[in-house]
Amino acid sequence: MTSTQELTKNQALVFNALARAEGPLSAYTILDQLRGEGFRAPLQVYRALDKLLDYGMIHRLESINAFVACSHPHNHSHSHGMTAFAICEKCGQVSEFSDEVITGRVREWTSENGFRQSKTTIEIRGVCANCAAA
Amino acid sequence: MTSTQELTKNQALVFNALARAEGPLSAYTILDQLRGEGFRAPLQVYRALDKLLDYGMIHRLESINAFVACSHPHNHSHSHGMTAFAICEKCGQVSEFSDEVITGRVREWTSENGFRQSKTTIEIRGVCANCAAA
DNA sequence: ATCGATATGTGATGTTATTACATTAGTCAA
DNA sequence: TTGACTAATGTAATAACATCACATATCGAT
Repeated sequence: MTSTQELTKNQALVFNALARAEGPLSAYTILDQLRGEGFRAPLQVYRALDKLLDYGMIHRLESINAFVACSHPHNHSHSHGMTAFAICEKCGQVSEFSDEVITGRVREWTSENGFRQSKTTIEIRGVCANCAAA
Repeated sequence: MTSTQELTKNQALVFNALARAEGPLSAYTILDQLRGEGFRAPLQVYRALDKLLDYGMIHRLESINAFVACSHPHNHSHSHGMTAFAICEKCGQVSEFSDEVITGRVREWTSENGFRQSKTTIEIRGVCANCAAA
């Protein structure tokens, strides 16, 4: 389940909304964008988002309660490592990267402490190069 | 402003609620705990939390919308590095640590990309050693 | 055709956070 | 001590984010 084709109608609508967006969208922003497609209730969005998160096609940005399409959809290196996000507080743009050193250090800490990790969030808030220059 | 003495009444009440809690508390849980002290509205809690965050006495856990007292209040190594949190989804316990290697890698990425970072969130969700054993 | 699993529709509700505005308390200089 | 400024507080209303409960529909496998 990694291609748009195999998504249900609602999942595809939500994914496309995120894919064509320039930056992260909140669930309610997505809802508003899809009212024309017949969406009426938050749950229609949240259910689709949950599935898309499962499939690894989108990410949730915890620090801003928003969602983005994965920017490396065909790069499976991410599926093994942790993904970090740099979020610009001026323009809202999000840069996604994954770092093996960070991944390794987190794994060291968890195994030393017997912590069974399920999901790790790394979010850097700040101002991107473009906005810092302006 | 690093000691409890210099806090205002509301700040001290909120800080003490967090300090005596076993784990993270939501703003509304704190509000309920402090109704006996005269708290009536969310803003009383949020305003105190904002200041305590400023002072570095507490942390906000973005992935669970909750707050914890800083567990290393007298260790200023944290003020230079990034703090990571391991959050147990079974018992709610939070372990706080800071790692220079992770801090360094994040700094490398930000400086390579001209990103001016202001705050970084690292949260590991999973199951702690105690709960995994049980 | 029936069953089970998955997906959807909808209203109500629960949880988290902020806005707007009024009031009070502390600080400090003239 | 007054006035003026700043920080802190009180309160109601509202906004923003997320889930529950229940009904209905769609689809595949037997």
